[in-house]
Amino acid sequence: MPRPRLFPRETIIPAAMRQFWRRGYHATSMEDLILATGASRAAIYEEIGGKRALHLACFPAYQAAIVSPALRGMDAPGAGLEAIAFYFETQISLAEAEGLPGPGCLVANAATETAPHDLAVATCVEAHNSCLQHAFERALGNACPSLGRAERTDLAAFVTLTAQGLWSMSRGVESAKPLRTHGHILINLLRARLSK
Amino acid sequence: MPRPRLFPRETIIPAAMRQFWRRGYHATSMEDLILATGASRAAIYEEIGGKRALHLACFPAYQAAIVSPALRGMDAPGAGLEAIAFYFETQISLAEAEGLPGPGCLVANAATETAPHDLAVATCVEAHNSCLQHAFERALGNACPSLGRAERTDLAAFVTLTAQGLWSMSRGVESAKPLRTHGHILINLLRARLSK
DNA sequence: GCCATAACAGAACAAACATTCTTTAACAAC
DNA sequence: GTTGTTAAAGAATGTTTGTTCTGTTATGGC
Repeated sequence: MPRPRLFPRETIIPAAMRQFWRRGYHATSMEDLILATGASRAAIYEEIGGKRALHLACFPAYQAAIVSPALRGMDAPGAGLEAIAFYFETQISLAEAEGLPGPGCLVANAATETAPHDLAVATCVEAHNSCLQHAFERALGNACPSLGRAERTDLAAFVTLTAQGLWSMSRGVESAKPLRTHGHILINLLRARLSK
Repeated sequence: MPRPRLFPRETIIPAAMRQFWRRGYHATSMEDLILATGASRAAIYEEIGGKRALHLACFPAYQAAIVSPALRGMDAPGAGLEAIAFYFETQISLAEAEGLPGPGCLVANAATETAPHDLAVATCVEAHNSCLQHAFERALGNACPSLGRAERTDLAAFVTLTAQGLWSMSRGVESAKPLRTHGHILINLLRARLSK
């Protein structure tokens, strides 16, 4: 009868995700991951596989734990520009509560570091950006039903890009004020555009 | 009489910059740098110092070779929104000519990878962002002299953020089209804002 | 309590790594 | 051609690294 696992994926992956999120992939050693997760190297290898497998396992975990809750406000019927503004304010407040500089966005970080050289990571980044973009697209559509579909898609991609830029910036600022300023500017620019 | 150097800084640094720009710091080994520069490890250590010193030397080189020329269009008297548009279009065309996906922006990449954990890198990032922001600020001021100083500063910071997001995106796209689309959207949003 | 089985701890391994060191080479003055 | 000097090549060094391996432990059925 086998011994029940002390370190199931549900324990290892969240801890590893926080480590990769803050330090990135190449600057994180297996030793760092062992310390962060509390599991031994054999436990990690047995349950997940190697370092790269563990890194790749963090993306769905990030989607479930961070991204989906973040976008929930945009699921409501009729959610519009206020929902986008709420998304930004909520995420900025969470970052502020957690302490700035923060880790930014796991996916945005990976987009810069590993995605250009790892197709599996690039696929995760692509899926994540699509997910964000679709959420913003729905909200923009609600906010301005007369907006052309092509322009709505482009604006949504732009909002996604700006969000990613914001989270990257949050890795280097000690105050939430510039983050909020940028969030407000984006919303104001969108509002001006949609009210034409 | 000492032997003249075969590998002066002016030879080593540009080649190393391209390597760090594409692969980042931690994913680049000294062996990679030796191959990229053509210099031996002793030549690199003698002329520059170690890996970190070489990385840090790349930022001023990047400013001189890439950033200053990019911003030159905004130095002209009265340069306004068209100069900002020109900046984006020129940089996108260069990236396209070089082949996409591209390396993005060395500083934006470093902002994500090494700046959060290396004060010297963070200082370089901060200086770079200030430089961009001041250029955009001047252009926005020219475009709309009645714009409040605080709002001008905030919009300029927003343009800087969006530019960084764009270069990060360019690391993962194979076509310049979405880059151009984003550039156009930004300019249009700014134009709409400034014409109020 | 014994057993078979899988989980876990951490040592071992081979390779990769940044940096230092030793030897060789290039140079101009003489 | 010799000399003194520094530059360069690449081997050597000690450390770090990701992964594998061996021994120990925990487990439930019997």
